[in-house]
Amino acid sequence: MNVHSVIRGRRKAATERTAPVASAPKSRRGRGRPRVDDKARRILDAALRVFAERGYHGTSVPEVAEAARIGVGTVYRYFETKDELVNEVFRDAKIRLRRYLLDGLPPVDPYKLDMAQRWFGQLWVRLASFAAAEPDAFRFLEMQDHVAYLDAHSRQIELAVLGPLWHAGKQLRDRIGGLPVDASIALLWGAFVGLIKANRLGYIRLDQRTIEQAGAACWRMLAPAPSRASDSKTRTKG
Amino acid sequence: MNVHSVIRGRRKAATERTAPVASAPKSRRGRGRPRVDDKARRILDAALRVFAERGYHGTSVPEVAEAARIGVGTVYRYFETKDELVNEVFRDAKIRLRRYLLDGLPPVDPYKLDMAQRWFGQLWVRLASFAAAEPDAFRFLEMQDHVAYLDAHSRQIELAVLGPLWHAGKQLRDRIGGLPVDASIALLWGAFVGLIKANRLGYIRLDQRTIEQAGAACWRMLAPAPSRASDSKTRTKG
Amino acid sequence: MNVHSVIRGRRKAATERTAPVASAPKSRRGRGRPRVDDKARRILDAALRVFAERGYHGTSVPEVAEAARIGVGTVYRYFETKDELVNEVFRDAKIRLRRYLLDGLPPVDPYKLDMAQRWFGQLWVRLASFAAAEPDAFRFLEMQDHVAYLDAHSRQIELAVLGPLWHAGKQLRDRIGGLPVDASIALLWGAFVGLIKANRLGYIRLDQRTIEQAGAACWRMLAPAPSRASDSKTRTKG
Amino acid sequence: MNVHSVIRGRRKAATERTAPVASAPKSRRGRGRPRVDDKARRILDAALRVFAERGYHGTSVPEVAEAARIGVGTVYRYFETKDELVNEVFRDAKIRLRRYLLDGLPPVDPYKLDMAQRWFGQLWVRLASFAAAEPDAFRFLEMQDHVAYLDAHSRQIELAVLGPLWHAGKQLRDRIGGLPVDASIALLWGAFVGLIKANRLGYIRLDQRTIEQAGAACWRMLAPAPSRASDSKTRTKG
DNA sequence: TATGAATGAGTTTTCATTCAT
DNA sequence: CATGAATGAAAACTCATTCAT
Repeated sequence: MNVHSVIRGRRKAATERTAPVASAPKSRRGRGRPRVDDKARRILDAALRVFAERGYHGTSVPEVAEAARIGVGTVYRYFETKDELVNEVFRDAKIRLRRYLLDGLPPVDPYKLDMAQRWFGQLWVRLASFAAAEPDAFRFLEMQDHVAYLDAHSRQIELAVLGPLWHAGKQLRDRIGGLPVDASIALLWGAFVGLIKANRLGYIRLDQRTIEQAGAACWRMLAPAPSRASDSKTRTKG
Repeated sequence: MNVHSVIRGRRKAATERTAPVASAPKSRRGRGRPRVDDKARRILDAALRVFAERGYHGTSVPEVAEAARIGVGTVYRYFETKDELVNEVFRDAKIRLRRYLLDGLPPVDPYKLDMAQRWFGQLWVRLASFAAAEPDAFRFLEMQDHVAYLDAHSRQIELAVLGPLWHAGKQLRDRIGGLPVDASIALLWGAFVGLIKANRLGYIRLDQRTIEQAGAACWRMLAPAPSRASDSKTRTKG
Repeated sequence: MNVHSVIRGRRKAATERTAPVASAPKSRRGRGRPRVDDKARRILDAALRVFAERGYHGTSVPEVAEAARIGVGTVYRYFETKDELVNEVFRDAKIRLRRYLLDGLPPVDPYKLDMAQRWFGQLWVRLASFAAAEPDAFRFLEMQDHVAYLDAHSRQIELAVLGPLWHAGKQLRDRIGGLPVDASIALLWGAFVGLIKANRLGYIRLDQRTIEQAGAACWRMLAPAPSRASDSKTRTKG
Repeated sequence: MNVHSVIRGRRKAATERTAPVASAPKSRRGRGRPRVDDKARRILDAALRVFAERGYHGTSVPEVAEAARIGVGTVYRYFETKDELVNEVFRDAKIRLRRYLLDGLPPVDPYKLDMAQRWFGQLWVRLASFAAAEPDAFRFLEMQDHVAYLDAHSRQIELAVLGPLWHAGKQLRDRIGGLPVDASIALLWGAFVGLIKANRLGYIRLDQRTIEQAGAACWRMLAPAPSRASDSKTRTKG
């Protein structure tokens, strides 16, 4: 269980975020030659940072440009409008979230309850990793709940994350009962967001241990039976 | 236990919003005669609605005025700046939240665990009531986490809500262990917010039963011991 | 030679300025009963004060109303528009200036040069009296040199002041030569204005003596011959 | 002695206004190549024109922009606020006035009275030149006597003009007596302003000769003794 | 008659977007 | 390509004027 490092309330320089982007597969290794999408990347990262800080409407395009250390006009060479920009930022971040959460995540085996718990633990750690590694992305995604300017494509991406989780949750739920899957996901995601927010606002100070405890608590939330129960036998129906 | 009605994604006329407003011009109070047409009230309500919908920066003052069915200039007769307006809206909403949550809430008696659970249940219902009765207020408060434009006074109000909860949580925690209080509150509040959001976004459909189930789940989150623990006696299933 | 008192840089409470107004001849002495035109008077005085201070465009009607200690609406009961108000203020002030300058001023007798000088001295004192007694009126008139919002009537009043002076000046000039009358008046009025302004701005401190000296200087300006010369013989041309 | 031409009531294209402007963006200076089209310059000139015409509060920023033949937004690229603009216009004009008056003006030699008179004559001509070449600047400066919106810097510039004149005046006064220096300057400046105003308002028609006559008259105002004194040696009486 | 709350046209200022360099 | 100066549409805010009380 490794959350990289303690999650910090303050953002960290968005360095080296060049790799995990979907739209930049072109692996250039030309010497010094700037890879084609370098600028777009810079803009996306900068925009994420400032949008996360001040919100979409609270941020001007010049501010984005400045954060990206490029000219204003350049922004418009890569993104038609501010609107398109925010949508790309959204999808970009969402896809990274997806990768953090789902890439290589083993399927749930609902028949082994302790495995299910372990599976959940893994999910939790991945979530924490994401929030720790990309605080701005997390914060940004958190605020953009289907706001008016998100287009169809962006909303669709949402499902690409939710879908697999929902499916896994479904299997678990069939096995251990509890809340409807959607509600569970809502509670879970909400709880995690609450944790991160509280950390950001200084209400709490997240360390490794607290994160684990919180994960355990959330597991209890999901499973109607005591998670630490001697075995998974005595559960009635749920 | 009454959640008024199923929580709807859409707003409903804000009921019983009689709270006195700081800058309300005249407030001559004929006995029993409800204040004829408090403009400041109208503006606060309208502003809450549109701010909740589109956010502070995403809303123009004319939009607020239109929502309140008054002229733009009138807004400025009651609130010096847009900034002051949003702060008053915030405080106004926060105070109403406080009323919903805390007014008449009995103190926790941590020595009777089942009472503690009942106490928590009550809190949960109150929260649900608020979210149901004032969806806009809930949504608005949710988005304003210490954003730049909240002034000192507004932030201070925040504590007036958190304080008592924190205190009660502290007692509980001393009794039943579990997470640090702040983390618990964060998880809890987050979970609830997640639920409401999911409902608003159409991911789930909140009914009375789901709300109760979710409350039970959250209680499990708080209590490290099996909620159905041998001792707390009479608890059946929850 | 009495200039009432040393001219002060700061305005003085516009008290008791009820008497010398053309349009308020109705001598009421009803006990306590407010005289009919009281309000209009109050407004004119207040408007003069604030206009003199901040200029026409720099002053709002509410500010005028507040200065007059009446409601905004009331202003409009007495003056159709802000524009009309400023014109009435102008005429009112100009008429008072005229009274100060011309009422009872003896005709010039150009054949006695020392009398002419005395005549001029009197004019100078009257001017100083006006500036001392009504600093706001003086300042206000000074700034309104045929600005766009002055209507025909107001400009016409101007001539009612200038005319007689011009006529007297003409006689003088015919006798003692010197500059064209218009230019003389321009220089003279300008010099006096400069004096008062410098006093208001704190560049100089006007006392009785300085005023007199300045008057003497101005007389020298008008008369090509040494003013104190034994007689008016030796002057060649100038 | 050249006053360029008869002073006209209407403005004329501001010539030789090359003064560098503080906030001018780029000022790349090709040798000899006159700066192509300094926007800040254009704005300052246009603003001077309209401010001189209608005053600061009577002029809207769009009017300035239109006079400068540029977009409104552009004004704000060069001047943070309307307030800053008017201050820069003021300083700019004042500095030009200073140049006209003082650049290359020989020091007074108070021991040769006729030279002093010649010195004064030169000053007078320079003043007239300025008023003729830059009627708007003259008019504008005339109206801005320490109005509220002038900042510290602007007021300080004022002294840069007054100082040298005061000093020269002091020397003269020590020699030939007369009014206190400040009062003399006030009268003199006022007289000149009066002349120009009268011309602008059409009361008089300024030609070369009248200007000279007026200058002579003003010299008489300064010098208590007859200006045509037999020579500058024997002047006693003073 | 006196008032001041209400208002929308108009003012100052910002900002997404374009385009000449 | 990259840039940032230029711009006008739109936002925040003001104020002359009206009108119900």
